[in-house]
Formats: sequence, structure tokens, C-alpha cells
Amino acid sequence: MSQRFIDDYLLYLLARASEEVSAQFHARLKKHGLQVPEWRVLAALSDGDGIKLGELAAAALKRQPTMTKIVDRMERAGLVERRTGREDRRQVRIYITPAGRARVREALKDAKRHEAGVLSKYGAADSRRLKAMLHSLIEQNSSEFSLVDPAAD
Amino acid sequence: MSQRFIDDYLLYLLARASEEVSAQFHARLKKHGLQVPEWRVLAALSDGDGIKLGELAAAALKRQPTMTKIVDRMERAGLVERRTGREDRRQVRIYITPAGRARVREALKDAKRHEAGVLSKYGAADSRRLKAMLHSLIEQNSSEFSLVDPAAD
DNA sequence: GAAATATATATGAAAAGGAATATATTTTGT
DNA sequence: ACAAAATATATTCCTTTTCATATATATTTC
Repeated sequence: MSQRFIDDYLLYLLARASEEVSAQFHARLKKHGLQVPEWRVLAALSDGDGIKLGELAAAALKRQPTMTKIVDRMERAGLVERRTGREDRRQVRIYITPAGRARVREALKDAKRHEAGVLSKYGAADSRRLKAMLHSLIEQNSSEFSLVDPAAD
Repeated sequence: MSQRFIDDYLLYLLARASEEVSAQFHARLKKHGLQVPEWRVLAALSDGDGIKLGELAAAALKRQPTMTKIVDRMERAGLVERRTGREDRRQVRIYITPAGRARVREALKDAKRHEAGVLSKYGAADSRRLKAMLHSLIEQNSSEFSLVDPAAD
């Protein structure tokens, strides 16, 4: 048992667990020709089109100016498209294209398979408990403002 | 209850929980004049000097070339110093300076206070369970190779 | 013991990210 | 209706990180 502060420090454990668990899957994303933020954007859009750019930034754990650039890239690549909001013309709503949908399909399968693999080491009850804890941490610690500017490091 | 895939997807919950919980503390780090990677380096060194640069990269969840540059900055700022390994002269061992130790002291207090605040919403038993789960995820999913190149995204 | 291989860190060009600010649109107060 | 404030996104400029590769030292092999 290590005595180092960081080895039992919640924030470090969360960051490290996220890194370690994600690493394998993120390697697979490359084979689908997707960067991590692109994957998150497509995954978010795949069950609900027409999200505002700012909301998409929050969903993908990026800041708004960063998301502008990500969407620029993805629009050039033909994966998503921008449409100006009909009611509020300041808004930019993002839609997934057929090409985007095709690209994300296999990645989604991989994601589900990978998640099942990770959780298979724990029982259904423990898996539920883990997710419940994470949900709770997210709710308890997300400031309302973080919707637009999520990772105010 | 949201039905979106990502809202119950383990990798997303981990990343988001890490972001949300860390955001408040990372804001405080700024007031200590520390960037997140710098904080992680000092925190790691504060309970065990003389870590190899590569190990430090793994501890701070960065890649080795990135850590070279972080240490460059921190060395210029007088927070750490490099010493060539005595046995193996390829190695570079990193040591915290008195200035570095002084700088990290208050941040460590803040970190402990903040962690206690986050966990206070859960009982001692649940807190232990959460940390145990995270430890388990880290162990189960860390490839040996990831020590040198941790976040092989 | 010299050549080949492995390991640890450094470097440089390019990409990504962040803070601050600009622009466009909508809302609010009077 | 008009100016001021608020909101949504884009742009600019600068710092940080990454990828690929180079360099230096160690180890192994023949």
C-alpha cells in the first residue's frame, strides 16, 4: 500500500481512473478515424440532433471557442452541419449528417462492447452502484454556469 | 431521466465526474499560481523526491515529452530541479526545491479541505467504497506500458 | 569488446486549447 | 421605439500539448 497523498486523493483517482479506462477505447477510436472530441460530438448528436453549439460544448466537456473549431473541422469533413436557429438567429444548431451517422455507428458498437467488458469484472449491483455514485458526484458538483463553460479549470 | 446514450455511459460518467469535481479546486489552484500539471508534479514530489522524469509523467497523466517541458518551466520558476541519475546517467531525477515546497503547502491544505467537502455528502462507508471502486478500475485497466506513455489515446 | 538493441530524455514543428474580445442578435427597461 | 444589457457564436492571440524523431547512455550479443 502506497502512502503517497495522491494515491488516495479523490480528484486524482477520478482523473486517473478516467484516463486508464478510456485509454484502450480511445485507441480504438483512431481506427474509426475519430478523435476523442469528435467521437463525443457524434455520440451526443446520435441520440438527439439539433443541439446548440454551446450545449454541445458542455456535452463534450470542451469550452465554447474550442467547440467552434471542432465543429469547423467536422463540418469540413462532412460529419455534421450547422444551421442557424429559426427562432433565435444567434443560435447555431448542429446536425449529424448521414456520413456522420455512418461513421459513428461502429464506434458506438465498440463503445458498448468495451463498457460491458470493463463492467463484467463487477457484478450488476456494483456496476449500478458505481454509476449511481458518479451521477451523484456530477449532480452535486456541477454549477449551473458550467453548462456553458463546463471545465472552468 | 435522460435517455441519451452518453448519460449512462461509463467512460463519459468518469470523465464528466472528474471534470465537475475538479473544476472548483482547479479554480483555486490559479490563486496559488499553479497550473494543474504543475500542481500534480508538486503533489507527487511532496511525498517522495527524486522521481524519474518518465515516472513523473505517468503520475501527472502526461506524456513524457510534455513532462520535459513542464519540468523546464518549473525549473525556470525555481520550483523543482533536475539531477542526473547517479547509477544510470540516462535518467533525470526530479527534486522539489524549498520554494516548490512552500508553494505547494497551501495548495495541499486546500486540496484536503476540498476533498473533505466533496466527500462529506456521503458517509465514510460510501466514500471508502467509491475510492475502492476507483482504485480497482485503475488497477484492472492500467497496462504495464502505460507507465511511460500513460494516456495513449 | 565492437556492433546491435534497448532505454531515458530532449527537441522541433504542428495541432489543440484557453483567455480575452469582437460581432450579431435578442431582450429589457423606460 | 430606443438605448443598454444580455446572450450565442466567432475570432484573435498566445500558451500548452502532442507526434515524430533525435540524442545520449546502457545493455546484450556475437
